Amino acid sequence: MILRVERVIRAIPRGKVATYGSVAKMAGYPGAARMVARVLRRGFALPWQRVLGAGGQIKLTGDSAIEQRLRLEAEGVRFRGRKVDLKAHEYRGGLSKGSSPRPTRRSADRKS
DNA sequence: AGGGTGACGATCA
DNA sequence: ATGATCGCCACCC
Repeated sequence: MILRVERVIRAIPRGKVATYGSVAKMAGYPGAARMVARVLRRGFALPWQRVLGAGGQIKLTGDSAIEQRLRLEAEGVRFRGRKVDLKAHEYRGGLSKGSSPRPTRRSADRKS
């Protein structure tokens, strides 16, 4: 259960983001977005900054929200107003949603 | 066991 | 776009 959620979160690649809802869904708990939030709060060594609210909006408040934004921008994630450009950074762990397999091989992987 | 709460989400007015 | 509601799940009194 919870471990399953953690696994999904840790699978989010750098420069990419996912929403509470999609993470829950990928973990096998569609609709249980709140559980994801709980995991993020207690879990350790999790890329918490890569998890956003629906629509790519930061759900944290106050100080943490700022930090999250900075950390994401530092990873190359761009914001459009108060939301992240999901179109460009949403992580779909193998899920085929409403987008076409567009292998935009901008630069597949960097080794370092 | 029972009720309230929260880094949520989709809907509706 | 904003605010209210209801559904969902694990936790903490």
